[in-house]
Amino acid sequence: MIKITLPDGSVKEFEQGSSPMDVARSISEGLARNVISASFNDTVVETVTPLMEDGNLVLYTWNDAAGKKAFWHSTSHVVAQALEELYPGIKLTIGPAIENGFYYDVDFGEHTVSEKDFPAIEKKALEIARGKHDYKMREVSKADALAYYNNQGNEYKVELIENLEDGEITFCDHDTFTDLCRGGHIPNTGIIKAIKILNVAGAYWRGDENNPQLTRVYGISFPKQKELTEYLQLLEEAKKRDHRKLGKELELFTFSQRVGQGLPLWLPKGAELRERLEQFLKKAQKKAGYEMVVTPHVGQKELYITSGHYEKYGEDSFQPIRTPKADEEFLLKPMNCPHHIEIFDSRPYSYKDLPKRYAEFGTVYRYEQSGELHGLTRVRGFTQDDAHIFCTPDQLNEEFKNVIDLSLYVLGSLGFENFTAQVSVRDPEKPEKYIGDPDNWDKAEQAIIDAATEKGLDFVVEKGEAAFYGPKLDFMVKDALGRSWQLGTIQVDYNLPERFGLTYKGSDNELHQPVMIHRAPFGSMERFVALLLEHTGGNFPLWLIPDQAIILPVSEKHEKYAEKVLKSLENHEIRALVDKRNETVGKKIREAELKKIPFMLIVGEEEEEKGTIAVRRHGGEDLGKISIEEFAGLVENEINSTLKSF
RNA sequence: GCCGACGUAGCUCAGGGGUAGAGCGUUUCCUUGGUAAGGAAGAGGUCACGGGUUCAAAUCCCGUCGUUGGCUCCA
Repeated sequence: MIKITLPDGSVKEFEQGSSPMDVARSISEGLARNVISASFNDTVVETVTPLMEDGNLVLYTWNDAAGKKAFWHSTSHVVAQALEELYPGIKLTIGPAIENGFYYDVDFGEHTVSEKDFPAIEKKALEIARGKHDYKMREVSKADALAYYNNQGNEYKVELIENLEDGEITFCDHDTFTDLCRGGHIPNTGIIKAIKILNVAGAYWRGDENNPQLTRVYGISFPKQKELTEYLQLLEEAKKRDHRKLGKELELFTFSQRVGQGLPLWLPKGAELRERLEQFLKKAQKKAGYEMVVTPHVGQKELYITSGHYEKYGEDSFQPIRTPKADEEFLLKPMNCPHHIEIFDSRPYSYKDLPKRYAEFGTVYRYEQSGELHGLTRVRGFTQDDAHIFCTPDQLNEEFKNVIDLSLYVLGSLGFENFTAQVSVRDPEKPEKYIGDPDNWDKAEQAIIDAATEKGLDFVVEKGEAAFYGPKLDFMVKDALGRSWQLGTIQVDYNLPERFGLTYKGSDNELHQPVMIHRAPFGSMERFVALLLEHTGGNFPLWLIPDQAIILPVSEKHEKYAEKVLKSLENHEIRALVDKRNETVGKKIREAELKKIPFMLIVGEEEEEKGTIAVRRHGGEDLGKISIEEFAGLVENEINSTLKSF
């Protein structure tokens, strides 16, 4: 007998060789029906794996993330089989489950697969699934495994197997299909009731652009057809929140082929919104002891050679600007830090003068790869809400924590609650990617982790994600399509002060090197507005939205009164406009709704007589007929309740 | 940069070897209206650009540019 401990702490005895499914059955038939995966002593096992020793068992159903993972991974086998049957001679590589679904990377050889082929693949895969084939794991010797795939001419699987130890290699069979696999399957293919191929994309073998490019087939599957339908509806809904679509509809920004790829043009309403965001941050920064500075858009090439940016990015970026003078070259600035460093270096400092905090909404230019450009989230010219703090090593912890506070204030005021924090440290195995002394790196990384921990931030540490000159703490937010984007960033830097020879005089009357913090709570204005658009679906907070109210005269007769209302709203600092078009009230309301204007103020005969306005809130709520003063009070209250003070 | 898809009126999109369609918007006129589309008429397109095939190309082929989903990259 073996002792099995379940997640609730209960311990039950089973015969040696019992499977997770047996355990499930002993608890209840219902559970047994729903169990699709399990882990034993923190290792994923099959539901039929015989358990040979005492241990902790967790059973997973579709409702668990681990259950979904097994489900999707299992589906990838079925889809792979379908692909093999439809396109003989293809070479399969890897097919893992991902956050939403799975993919399979395939070398299709001569075949090309596009959207038109999806229905056939789905049909085939579903046919296979309906066969209710069991997933069966078996151990294979390294020699046999290599022989199997050498025989198929599949160099990818051979490469994978070569990196595995003999004795730990397993194959998984179902129906006529066999795949190299370490396990974690649902009991049989029949549980998969709905399969959707979502898209195909190129992907380099092992993620290295020097390797051959494979075709990645993305898909998702569900135990019920209804769940697939719901998922597809969700995707449709997400598309409606896409900032590129909303940006066009709300007339916030545009792009022009003549101006150039990735160079956003801010339209009046977008510029107004952005300006308001900048004012919001400037106010908080002033309280936090920052000083504004202004620097030009270009700098001599030597400046970036000194900073190390030129060596790192020079050839892959906008090329130097030449002047009539021989050998004189300027770069469009890709970063504001060297300019701010020169501001710092323009006079000597005592330790008593520090920290110095220089802030600037600095526009920078980076030649991003064309395939990377995406709406406002990835562009070639953008404005950072940048600042650089120069402080003594003693002040670093406190300063860093203050920046975390500021960043959280910014995210909180704008309703971002579902962000994640990531500490990006260097990859010790790739020292060539970084500049500077390893001791300083250790200090900087520790400083960030300490500050984040002391602030109670929930963060993950990512190796190899640091900037080349220092580690950082990033705040990440997901877009409408589920992709993660970096918004705010805080970076500790010992390197640039060294490269530029920055000093201050300490209490010991000796010269010391200051530490720098680079930080941008929004990150870039472009990206921040993009994610704010997707986050709010265009329903910006009242304090931020360009048009807070629209006055809708019932007919031309009430235009004069509408103008009067507008004037008095302006006196209350409420941003409003009048819809004087020759249209019915119904139509004006419809369009104001589509433009997501928070308040619609209908004025007709009755309002004109009594000096009131009929207030309709975006979404349809009727706030009744009230005076302009009452309305102004209402607006003010709402703004004060969302806009916290710092 | 790489792989796939796409590019038709201001916008959203249909069509597809015989030189263009819808809805919305816009313009003019009628209508003067009460909480998500009042009515009528008109204007508007080198079908991204450049080549090729063809009697004939918006349609097929190639290239370029742009957009897009991924991959790689992201100071």
